[in-house]
Amino acid sequence: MNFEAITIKDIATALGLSVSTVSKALSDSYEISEKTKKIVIEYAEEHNYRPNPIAKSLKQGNSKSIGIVVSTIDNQFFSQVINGIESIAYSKGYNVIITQTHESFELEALNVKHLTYRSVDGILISLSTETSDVEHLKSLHKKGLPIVFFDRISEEINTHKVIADNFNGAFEGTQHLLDSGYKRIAHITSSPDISITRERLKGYTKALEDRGIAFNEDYVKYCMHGGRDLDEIKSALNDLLTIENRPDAIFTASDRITTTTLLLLQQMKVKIPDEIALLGFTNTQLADALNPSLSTIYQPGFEIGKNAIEMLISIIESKRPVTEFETRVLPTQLYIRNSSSPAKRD
Amino acid sequence: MNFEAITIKDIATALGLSVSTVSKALSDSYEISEKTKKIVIEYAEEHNYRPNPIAKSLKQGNSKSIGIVVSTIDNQFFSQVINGIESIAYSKGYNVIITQTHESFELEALNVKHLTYRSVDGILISLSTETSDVEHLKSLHKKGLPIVFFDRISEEINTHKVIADNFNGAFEGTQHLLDSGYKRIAHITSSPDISITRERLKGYTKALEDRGIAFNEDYVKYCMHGGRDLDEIKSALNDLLTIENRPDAIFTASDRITTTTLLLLQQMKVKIPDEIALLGFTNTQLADALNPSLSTIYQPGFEIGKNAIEMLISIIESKRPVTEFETRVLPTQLYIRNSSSPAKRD
DNA sequence: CTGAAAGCGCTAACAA
DNA sequence: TTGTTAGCGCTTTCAG
Repeated sequence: MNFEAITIKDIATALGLSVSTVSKALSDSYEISEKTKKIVIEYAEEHNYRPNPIAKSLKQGNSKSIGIVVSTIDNQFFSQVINGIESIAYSKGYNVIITQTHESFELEALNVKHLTYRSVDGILISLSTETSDVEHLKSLHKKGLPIVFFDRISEEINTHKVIADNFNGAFEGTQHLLDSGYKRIAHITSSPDISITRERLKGYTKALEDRGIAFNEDYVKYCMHGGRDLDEIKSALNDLLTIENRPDAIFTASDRITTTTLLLLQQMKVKIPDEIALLGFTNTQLADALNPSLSTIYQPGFEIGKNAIEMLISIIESKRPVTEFETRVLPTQLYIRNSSSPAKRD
Repeated sequence: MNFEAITIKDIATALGLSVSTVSKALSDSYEISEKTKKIVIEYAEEHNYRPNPIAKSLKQGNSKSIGIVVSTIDNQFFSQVINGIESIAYSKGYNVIITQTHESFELEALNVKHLTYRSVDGILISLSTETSDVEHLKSLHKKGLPIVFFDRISEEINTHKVIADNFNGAFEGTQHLLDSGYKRIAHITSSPDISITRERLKGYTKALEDRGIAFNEDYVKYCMHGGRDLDEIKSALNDLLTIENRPDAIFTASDRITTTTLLLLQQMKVKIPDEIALLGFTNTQLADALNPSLSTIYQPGFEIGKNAIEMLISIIESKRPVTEFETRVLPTQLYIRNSSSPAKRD
């Protein structure tokens, strides 16, 4: 966008100064007299001078931009995370390039590659459901690219990480179902390859264990595409509904799986919560308006985003190599609504 | 991200060639022998050479990035639009910077300014609810910055535009309500300053007119903040519900207003559609799962995004100044569900 | 306090 | 067919 842009050179010639003087004056250098500074700055403002960030980047070797990799922005949780990221990034002079993996490993690798082509100063990433191998990130990380993981993290790379308290969220959710009298609690979740699946499964298992309920493998269904595929949720549900000792409650582990399960159960005319209760992770704002209103485990998306970008910027702007890393765990919130409370129905 | 990056210069010295030879070889110039090309390209691949896009941008005066301005990405319609934009942009080598106005004029102006600082090659914008003055865009447009409007457009700037068929969507929606036997149809909409409000209002009015129903000003409520403010929708609803000749149906004009209206009516224990029917513009995927399932007017968000970016790129890459502009109007889709069909309830 | 000049990585006009 | 060189806009030594 260099349409009619005025440059330092223009100012210099107009004022009969050298480019370096103008450059220094503009950056308020001690080497320049107040008088000259004033002249330069006034002229610059009058002529609407804007420094060219590309030239600056080239010189300084950074781009003041960071890359975000998520599965889809078309998801309340991630758009909240992105809002959190942007709220900090812009105020610190960074801009943000958002890319989507659509849960594909291939797309994830491609996006990361593109981001490095784009010379981003760092990457914020939540892994795709398909990703089990993180070699594409490891090599970049080794070369010095700052990376911060959030949501779906990798243990194989030692860097800052931010997650919701998935274990506890799942634990409390399952506990609530047990407290409400449900005994045969099924679990529909994503690929076991990603961190959140494992953490949430642990919380679920622990809650059962605490009540002396045996873990039943048939009650756990994995959707390898994170619920993008309607069919995988459908078949999981079919399995669960036709199984011997059919479950009386379902605990779902991700935004899309939760809402899709509700939709499918409705289509199947299965009464919630009478025939089967439902509770799941989701950040939808419509939980109250659903039929029935949906019991949810809410993740602090905005806060996760804020934390992640702060940590990333701290790495980027650190003078010396960062070697001490931290994993921040933010609490989830349990909202009990009608889909899991037989007593509360109206 | 210039960590250990290899440059053209490195290749040149390693191979005993000049930088220009390498540069030309890499871009497959006719001036370079096949033999040299092969050597250069092989070396480049072996050493994982990546051109520095910043240097290229500086030289070529473009940034291969475009800016998007929307109210919030945390909105199904806009995230679908963005998906459409990205689907084309990336394949054409552009990357995308997303900014949000949160319906504030000030933020919109600021974002646009930031985008120009960032040297974007063009801007895709849907105006904020607060925006009636488009001087901030006009001046940039005059200077030659390619701009394409979508969704909420401005008549004051002559450029490409993409919108849903708001008039017809509203017309069909209102007609459907009339066909279903509703006679006193209220309309809750955004600020009258934005294009979509006017277009949808016209469709609503026309449908009434066609049936010989007088337009009742008291039935139309404007939410100046596009429904971001819960209170403005609340007070609109209170007015409508306490009015003489209380409406028997509400037609809502935007995503947020539609879903919030449903939530509020539920809270107020107003039976939908028995006491009041509801139909509105929204792209939520959960319409079927709501209580009651929600009749909606759906905009082709993905297609709107695709069209907008294609038009923008055509301006950016046009050799000569573009003077002929086009406004594309894409059809909406009406989904009739229970919130507007007394007969269909179950 | 101010200016000349080099250079960030790349492209392209021109020379050889 | 290959090389030399200038320059994109800016920062930053180093001289003056």
